[in-house]
Amino acid sequence: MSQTARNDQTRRAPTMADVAQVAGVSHQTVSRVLSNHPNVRESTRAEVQRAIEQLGYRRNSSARALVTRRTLALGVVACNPTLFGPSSTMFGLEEAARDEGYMVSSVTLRTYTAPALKDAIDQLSDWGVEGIVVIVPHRAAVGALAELKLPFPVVTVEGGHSLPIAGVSVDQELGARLVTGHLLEAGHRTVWHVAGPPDWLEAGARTQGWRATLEEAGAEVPPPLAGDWTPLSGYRAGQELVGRMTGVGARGGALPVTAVFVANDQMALGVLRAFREAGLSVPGKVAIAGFDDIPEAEFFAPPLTTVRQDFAAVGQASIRMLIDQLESGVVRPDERVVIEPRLIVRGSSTPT
Amino acid sequence: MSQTARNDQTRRAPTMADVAQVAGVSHQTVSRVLSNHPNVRESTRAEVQRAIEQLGYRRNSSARALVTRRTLALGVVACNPTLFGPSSTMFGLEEAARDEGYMVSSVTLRTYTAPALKDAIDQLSDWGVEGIVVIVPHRAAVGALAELKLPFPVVTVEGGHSLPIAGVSVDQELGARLVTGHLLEAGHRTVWHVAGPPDWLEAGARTQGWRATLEEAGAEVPPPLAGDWTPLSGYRAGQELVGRMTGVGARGGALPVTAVFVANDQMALGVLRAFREAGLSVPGKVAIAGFDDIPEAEFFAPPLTTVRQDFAAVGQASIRMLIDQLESGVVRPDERVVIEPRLIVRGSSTPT
DNA sequence: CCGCCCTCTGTGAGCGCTAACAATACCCGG
DNA sequence: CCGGGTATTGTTAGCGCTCACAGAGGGCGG
Repeated sequence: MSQTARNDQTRRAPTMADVAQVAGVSHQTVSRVLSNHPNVRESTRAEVQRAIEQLGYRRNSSARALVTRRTLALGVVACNPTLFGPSSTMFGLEEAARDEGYMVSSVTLRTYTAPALKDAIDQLSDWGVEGIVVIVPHRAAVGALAELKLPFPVVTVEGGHSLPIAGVSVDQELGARLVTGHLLEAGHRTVWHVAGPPDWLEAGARTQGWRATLEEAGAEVPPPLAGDWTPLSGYRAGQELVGRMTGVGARGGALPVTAVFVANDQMALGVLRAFREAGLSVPGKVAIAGFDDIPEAEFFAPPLTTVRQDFAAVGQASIRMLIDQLESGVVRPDERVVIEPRLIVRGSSTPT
Repeated sequence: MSQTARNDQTRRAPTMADVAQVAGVSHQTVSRVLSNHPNVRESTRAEVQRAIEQLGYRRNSSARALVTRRTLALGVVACNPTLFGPSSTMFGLEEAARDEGYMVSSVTLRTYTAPALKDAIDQLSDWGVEGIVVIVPHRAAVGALAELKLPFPVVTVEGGHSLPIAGVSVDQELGARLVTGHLLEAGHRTVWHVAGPPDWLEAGARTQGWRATLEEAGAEVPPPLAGDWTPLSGYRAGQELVGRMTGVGARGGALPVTAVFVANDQMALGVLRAFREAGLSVPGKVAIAGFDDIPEAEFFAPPLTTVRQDFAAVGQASIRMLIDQLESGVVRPDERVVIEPRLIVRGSSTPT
């Protein structure tokens, strides 16, 4: 314990040189042991290991990063992480990164403006990340991102396919087609739609898929209502729909409301409540379907038909893509991974 | 653009020396400008700024960290972040840290074992974090944490108050007392309880508050059921309770099931479904209350009485505590911040 | 008009580590 | 018993930055 007689300065973390001294070797040998270099005699290796443990030595990551020019750090820019989708994605992403030996640090955006995004990215890059994943499915933000010309690889999640940035996404349009088709097949003359905020790419794609399906089936396309992903906004939209069903005479055309595709499960919950309060049974009077398959959806009243997205897979795919670009040194702005969603049919859309 | 004639080696990020050369000053002056040192002539400062912009220079954080011995990095160890509470906490925490100029990187645990926790912390500290926040409200994990004797400050979130580690938490017991009291006041002879996993500290505290309230009121204490936080487990517990209400003759004592306090909102959703399926109206036949106040709770059928926790405040408080210890250099293992929860009464517990 | 202080700028060292090379020891066939 | 490899270890030179100190001007009181 009284290893180094002269080492009683202010307690400072032990350095490689300290370990070397204790083990009776050079600092370079310690380095070799640490990085598992083959050409180290077994006995020496053991000696060094012992010294490391005795001193509680830990390699200084800053010094290492300085000379190797690798920080092994990745950044994630995310929007409101209390939403189920983004937070699940981040979970999968973080796990995948850790498995590959990278650390990830995240910045969450308060607002979805271009300057906020730029700030976030600046912070991340000031901090030395080698690449970033941007989970900001927001039209303006993605546009701003494309113009930034960053000096490191970027991968977007749900960033749309129009811009030349590598990206991973779930096929939102397909998901919307699946639900809408399902509703149509159940015999509904048309399907109403409560959309997400228009500046969200996912919302746009879902609306798009819904509309296309109706048109292809020759069904009339009712005007979509809009929400902001929250249950409350869904509730309001639901009340609006209730008004169209029970109001004195249909306003405008007499397109019946018998099926509603809601752009996410949280809003669907609000819609459900609005119908319940109006005494309109689901699925008796109206069939409802959502999107996302949050863990609660199965237990709604009634259980919600919805579209399941594999968020963890999205996270993993994005990290893999990022690391791949990083380690190959090749930036592939056209790379795309599209993950297929799956229709989950439950009681809210089936007469049973 | 053809600034440095000889600088056409492999494109490498510009260094402070490059900036200095372009601005016609020494690298030290550049450093001074960057760190806002007062003693720099205004014209010089402008010159340097221009050079910085022209070159797109960014200070190398590793080099800086190496010499200053400050990484300005904080770590967070979290459990399953798809749960509403933890992810909201992380959100608040990350924001607070960023405001203070720190970056945070997180590691999520797959399992709640002591080795997993140790691994996570090792990774974080290998990466040079200056302190960590541990959001692992798990009995075993917190115990393991206490024994680790880490060389940097640690703050726990919901880690209980028995161990000498600084911590922030919501007064879970108070929350449980509030709901249970509310139910008792509504005239119920007793209140049943669907608890969380027994090894979660929060679950224990909630059960504790529930039991104490019943005992103090002289009410009989029914055996608590247990769930695992998921809606499904709540559903199962709900079925069990339904069995006790409608079963042929009460098994054991005939303690009536007229009120249930469920340890979180997700499980309460499951319980709600079980009663609904059994044709038992809520709150007509049974009053139900949850805990957390997730955004969906207000839109359940019926809207759920619950206890609101200010997760963002928890995150902020924990970061403030951590940074405080960091910058003062004083570790305060006895420091505690307790945040009061609030009862939110909704339709699931009021006869209206 | 000199010396002192204050403002501004430059020089040198070194943070803890890895990479490249140099050095040493050891083994083998001839 | 010697030359040339191979395994193992040491030496040196930075990575890009900040800190401590040294130097160079300029203003001003005496």
